[in-house]
Amino acid sequence: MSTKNKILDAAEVLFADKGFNGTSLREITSQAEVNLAAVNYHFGSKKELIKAVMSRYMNELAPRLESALGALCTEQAKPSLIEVFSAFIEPLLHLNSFKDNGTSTFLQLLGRGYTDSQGFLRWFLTTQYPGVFTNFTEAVHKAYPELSAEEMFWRLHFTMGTIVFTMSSSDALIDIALNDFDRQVDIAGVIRQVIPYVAAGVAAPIIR
Amino acid sequence: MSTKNKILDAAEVLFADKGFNGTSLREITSQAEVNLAAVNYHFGSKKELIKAVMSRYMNELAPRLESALGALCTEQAKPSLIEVFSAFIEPLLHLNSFKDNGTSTFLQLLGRGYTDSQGFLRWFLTTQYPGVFTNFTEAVHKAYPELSAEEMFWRLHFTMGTIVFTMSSSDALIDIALNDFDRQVDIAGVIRQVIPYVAAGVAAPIIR
DNA sequence: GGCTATTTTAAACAGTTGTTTGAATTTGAC
DNA sequence: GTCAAATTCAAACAACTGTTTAAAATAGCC
Repeated sequence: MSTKNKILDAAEVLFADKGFNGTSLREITSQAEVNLAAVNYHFGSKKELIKAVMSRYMNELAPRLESALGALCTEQAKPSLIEVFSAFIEPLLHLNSFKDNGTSTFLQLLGRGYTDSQGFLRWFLTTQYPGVFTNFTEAVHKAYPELSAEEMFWRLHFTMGTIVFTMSSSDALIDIALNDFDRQVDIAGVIRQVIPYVAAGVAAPIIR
Repeated sequence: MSTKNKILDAAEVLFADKGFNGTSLREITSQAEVNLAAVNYHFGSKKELIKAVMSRYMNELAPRLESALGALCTEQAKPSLIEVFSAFIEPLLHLNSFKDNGTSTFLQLLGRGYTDSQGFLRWFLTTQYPGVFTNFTEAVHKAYPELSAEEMFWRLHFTMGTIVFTMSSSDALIDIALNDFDRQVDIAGVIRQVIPYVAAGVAAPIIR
């Protein structure tokens, strides 16, 4: 295992758990069992390391997501919102075979990035992976054409918030569900629960 | 203006903007134009200062929220979910007369607290202000009795996520809405947009 | 005015942060 | 085996963190 990958593997877990600001390079390098200076040697800076951690997941996720959403749009003239959001399931769960707990880790990282570092990650994702966003908005538009661009903008950000926030605290929530309801849920279970919710939210009647 | 309040006023703005970990005591005290040691003298520690910032808002919000939700439950045998969530509007917007930008600041703080500091704020709110939660779940249960306790648990957390996440990045979103749609929206406008969304999400049909 | 208690102040504390340095080591091609 | 490039390493860097200290200033009461 290369030093670079040892660092990435240790960093993503710590970042997901304690946030980007909350994780020090010394924690990362000692977890990865590499020298402290290795981060700056291989990545240049902590900020670039954060980008590298996110890119490794996005490069795995983006093409699958784009093709799943694209296929939906070509196959169906008017897909349902449930179908649109369900298109996320396979690409997201694939991250689990790409890496242990990959789905959960990635979604937690997404949540961290959106609240830490004042919108830096939002900029990074929209500029580096614009195809995902255009395919997604196109699919939603086909499913619910009455929604104006502005209303869609808000509802998609609400959706992003639901997903990202839920996942960034999914470990704690899964714990509570286990204690209060004796129910063992995993990340796939949470995704199955959240899809009807966001689909109904986006499909909500328009009040003017 | 007392030193204590000068600190609280400066702290809440900085905390909302940059998170709890991202704000140093030196930033707070220089913004408040008080001595660095004043925070430890008046509050004991940074953690206690965070609690004090949140308590000042919660003490203003909690009684209004409890009575609004309580009134809804006694007046109506089966309120609609829109009514339940609309019960939040007046108490939340009241924070604007309690303090400039109070609503937005408070919701941003809530968002920060939920992702920073690994669940400490969740514990603080549920133990210090349990009445709000019981009144809220009772109201939702009356509006949608078919929802099991477990399903309600998940959907309420999704809702919490939608609200908290949206509000914690509301400044950036309002900026984008202004640029892309030439539409001036304020925090009250965002709240009006989000209520149909979360109401529909909670009301989503149950898939078993 | 005198005296005590409260508050403010500058300075220092010990610890952590990301980053840089220059020497030591390892690697791979010839 | 030789040499140059790539990598690792321990050490130090300056800047910043929350907290503490003890002296100085202020306030309020008799």
